[in-house]
Amino acid sequence: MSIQPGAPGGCCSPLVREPVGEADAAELARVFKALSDPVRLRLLSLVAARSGGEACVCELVEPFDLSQPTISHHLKVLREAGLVTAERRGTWVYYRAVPATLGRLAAVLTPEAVTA
Amino acid sequence: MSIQPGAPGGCCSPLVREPVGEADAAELARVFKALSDPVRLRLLSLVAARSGGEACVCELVEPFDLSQPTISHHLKVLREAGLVTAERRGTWVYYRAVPATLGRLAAVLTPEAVTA
DNA sequence: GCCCTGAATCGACAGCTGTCAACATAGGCC
DNA sequence: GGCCTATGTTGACAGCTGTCGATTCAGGGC
Repeated sequence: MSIQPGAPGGCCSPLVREPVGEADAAELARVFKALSDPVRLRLLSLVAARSGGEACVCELVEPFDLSQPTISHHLKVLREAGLVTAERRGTWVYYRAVPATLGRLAAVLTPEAVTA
Repeated sequence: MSIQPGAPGGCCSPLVREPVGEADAAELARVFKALSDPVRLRLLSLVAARSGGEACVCELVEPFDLSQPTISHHLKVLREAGLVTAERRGTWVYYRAVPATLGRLAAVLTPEAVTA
C-alpha cells in the first residue's frame, strides 16, 4: 500500500517530471484500475460527496440497477485499492473515502509542478 | 472526448464535491482504464518526462521487454483516451502527452476544493 | 434460542484485455 | 522502381473482470 499517506518515497512526484519506476507504476496502476469502472467511480463519488462523508451500503445499492453482491464486490475493489474504508456500526456498514489516496493520485497526474 | 480542454461543462468538478453523473463517470472511467496498466503508465511518463516533451516509438520500445506491436497497441489506447498525441515526422512517429487531459483528471481527484 | 435484515462470499459464465507472431503500410534512400 | 527500416494492424489465445443467483455470515429484536 505504498500509495497511502505513510509512504515518503518518491512514489508520487508528477508523472511528467521523471519516468515512473516499474514498482511505482505497478502500484499506481492498481489504484487506477479501481477507478476504471463507471460504477466504482460513482460509488466513490457518492460516498465522498455525501454530507458527513460516509454512506451505508444500503444507500449505495439503490442508485444502481445492479444486485447487492455486485455493489459489494465493487466496494471491495475500492477498499483494496485504499480509496475507501469500511466501518461496521451495528447492522450497517459505513464507507468513507480516503482523501490522502485521492490526493496522491491528483499529485501524480498534475501536469506541471504545482506541488513544488 | 468530453474530457478534453474544450468541454466547459461540470464534468470536472471534484469527485468529492458532488456525485458524478452516469455519463461523466463512463467518460472518466475510459481514461482511467487507459492508466490502469503499468506499461501504459510508464509509457506516458517516459513521453511526458522527456526533455522536449516528446519521444519516438523506437525510444519507447527499448525500455520494455515487450514486442513492438504490443507497445504500439498500448500507445493506441493512450491516444484514444486523449492522453497522448502522435505526429509523424519522416520515418518516425513522435508522441507527446496532453497536459490538459492530465489536468482534468487531477482536478477530478482533488480531495478538497483547491480548484475554487 | 429463533428469525429477520443487511452485507459479504462463492461458483459460474460471458465479455474484455494484454500479449505475441505474422502481415501490412509508410517513408526514405539507392 | 525496389529495398530497407519504422510503425501500425490483424488474428488468435490465455487470463482477468463484471455480473448474477445462491449461500453464508453478522447483529438486533422477539
